[in-house]
Amino acid sequence: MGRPATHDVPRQGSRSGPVRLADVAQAAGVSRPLASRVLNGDPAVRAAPETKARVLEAADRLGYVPHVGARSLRSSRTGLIGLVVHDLSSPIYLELMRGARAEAARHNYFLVLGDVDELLADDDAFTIFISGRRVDGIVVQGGHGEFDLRVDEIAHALPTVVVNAPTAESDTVTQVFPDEVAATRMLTEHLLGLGHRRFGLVTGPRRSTTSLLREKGIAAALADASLELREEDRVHGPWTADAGRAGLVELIRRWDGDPQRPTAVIAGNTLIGIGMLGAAAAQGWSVPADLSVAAVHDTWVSEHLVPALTTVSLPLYDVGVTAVRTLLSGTPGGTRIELSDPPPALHPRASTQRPPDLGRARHDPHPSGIEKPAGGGPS
Amino acid sequence: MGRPATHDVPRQGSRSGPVRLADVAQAAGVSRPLASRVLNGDPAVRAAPETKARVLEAADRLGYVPHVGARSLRSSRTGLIGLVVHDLSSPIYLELMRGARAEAARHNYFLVLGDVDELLADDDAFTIFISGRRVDGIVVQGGHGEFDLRVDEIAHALPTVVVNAPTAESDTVTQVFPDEVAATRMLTEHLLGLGHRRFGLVTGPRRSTTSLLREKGIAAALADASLELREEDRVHGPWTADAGRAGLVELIRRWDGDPQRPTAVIAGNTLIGIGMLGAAAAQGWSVPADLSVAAVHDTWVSEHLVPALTTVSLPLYDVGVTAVRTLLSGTPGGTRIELSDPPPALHPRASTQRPPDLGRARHDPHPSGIEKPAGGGPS
DNA sequence: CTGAAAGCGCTTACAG
DNA sequence: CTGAAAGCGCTTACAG
Repeated sequence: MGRPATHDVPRQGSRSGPVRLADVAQAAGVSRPLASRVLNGDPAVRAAPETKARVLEAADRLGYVPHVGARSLRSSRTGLIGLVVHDLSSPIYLELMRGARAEAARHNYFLVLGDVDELLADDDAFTIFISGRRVDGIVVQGGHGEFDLRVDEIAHALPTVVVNAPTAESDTVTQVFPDEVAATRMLTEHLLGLGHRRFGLVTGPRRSTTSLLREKGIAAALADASLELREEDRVHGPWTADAGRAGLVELIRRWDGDPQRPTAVIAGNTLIGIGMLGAAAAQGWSVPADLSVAAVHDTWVSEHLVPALTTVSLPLYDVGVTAVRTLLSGTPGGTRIELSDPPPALHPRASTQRPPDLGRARHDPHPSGIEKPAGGGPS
Repeated sequence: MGRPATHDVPRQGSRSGPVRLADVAQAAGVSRPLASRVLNGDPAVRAAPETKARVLEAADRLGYVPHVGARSLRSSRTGLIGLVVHDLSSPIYLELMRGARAEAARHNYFLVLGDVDELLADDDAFTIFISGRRVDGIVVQGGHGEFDLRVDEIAHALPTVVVNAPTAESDTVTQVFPDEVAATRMLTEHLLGLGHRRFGLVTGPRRSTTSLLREKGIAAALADASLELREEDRVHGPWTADAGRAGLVELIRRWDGDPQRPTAVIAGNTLIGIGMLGAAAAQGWSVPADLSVAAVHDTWVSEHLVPALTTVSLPLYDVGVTAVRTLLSGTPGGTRIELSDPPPALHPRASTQRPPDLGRARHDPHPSGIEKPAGGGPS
């Protein structure tokens, strides 16, 4: 407002268009290289303080902003980091993205978004993204089987960090991931502490590294109590709410008439957990009275669900931060960083409580799949 | 794998480092400009088809990828669009982001992420983002009061499109937003059709344009039925689940003992709706038996809530698509595009049904804030 | 330490 | 239509 409706920046002398370094140098009465060095804070500069001040003042007054393209052409530094994501709708990955973005900003870097599926489908996009010297490095969300296979290829062209899902060892790829084992161990110990002795699990694909680590944490906690997770109490599938719903329905079917049926079910992630809460309600099971439910990952929605969902949070924001920091610090490839600080944090909520007394009353949920209305409720 | 562990690309002749246009031209036996023109599909090129093919083949074989910095220096086109977002955790904005990203990709553009709060807090970041010729244009999520004030400033420097929240008319800014009025009208008509006659509303800030438009849609539908939304049945606040929770608690307090109390409450967005479902449960109100709840925006979580949440979806993905398309088409500033196609879509789910018969039974919810367990449920 | 010169890789007026 | 030349704006060896 109050400024002329033009895309040009206020200018000096007769030349129109954006202010260049040369304009600043001229205005400050110094050479172009010196202006560049002062502006970039080169510690080797010995110019008088007032000269430096004059350069800074001129740049400020003229509204000088370096042309990032020219800079990157000369110095082959773009100030951009590529972030390759799977699924922009998942609240889980978003935390990671937020952390990466914030840390990038701290270093005056910006993030360029890439989508796994699209990069896989469009070879040109893939190439331009990776090799167009468009970005100085890449952060990839691991755990996408097909894309993981190409990460090594990317890492040969650019510094690359895979976050969140450990993959095969590699000489070129750096990996940053949270302590998955500690997380599910913590969740399982919470349930053990409440008195549960038999557990169900609905989680991601059987071959997923993340699934394996999470099952490992559960197994470790159970082993300490001389218990184990039976094969028939596990369901593997996609990391989605729909899969969570289907998974619990399947488990309930398997448990039919079993007086020793599990009293607590762990969800491999929050989406699965949300689906399980829906399935429980649809099947006429009350959570937590009939069944405790707990999930990996704490998201904004966890505490607002009915019942509020017990979760364990992994430091995803910090994983994002660490990934970018590692990338920019020039850490050599092949490093594997398991983030143990901050540790996973338990968020006990209404969806978990002590187990029901299955011995006393026979277990027989409503046969109908519809939850009965609460009898008119507050009327 | 199988490739040498080096950041260099396979090369031609003695020169190391990435393949340049000159390398391609040489390999194809043409001049640099001609190679450039062929590669960029310049229709004016009259070279023999086999010459063109030789250039393309050479580029492909050598793995040529243009240096985007050099290109942008010369042609002042960066191939990047800035996307300025408020809140990376909101599932609502994500749809918009997904659409913008997909459309950008279709034009071989990538998205650079900016964060409203950070750009406001860090003047340098703001300047570099806006004026570093880092991006060719900017898409801004409107509705952030403080940032909206600076949009005009941005639009003077770069083509700018504001999405999702109409702001003041402007000569420079282009706006793209969905038909908010039609959406809440549709939602309200759904509730009217079920038999509801008095309504509550928990929505965003009173001065928010989006709030105003959504209230306008409700008012329009009610006016058709010779009804109106009373002032005392509205609560304004942030667009968050916490605010939804607090809002419904407040409404329930106001309705205490009112035999004519509203039987349906509209949530200004899904986050608010989620908070309301939680509040209803905590207050011992059954949704939909005691109260119907419906919300604006359909997200992945809507159908998985308990009860599943009735919503109206706005074409946010398409808003993102249109924003980018408008930006790249060079549409002059000042254009306002209200997206009426696709129209809002109603998703009727379990959270809405016919109103309870308030006349018959006196309304008196459980005094305790705790929902009673379902009496042992399936035991 | 500083300045004059070179050059990053590309595209686009400009001649031919 | 095509090629030789220029030049986008910056930073960095290289002399001094």
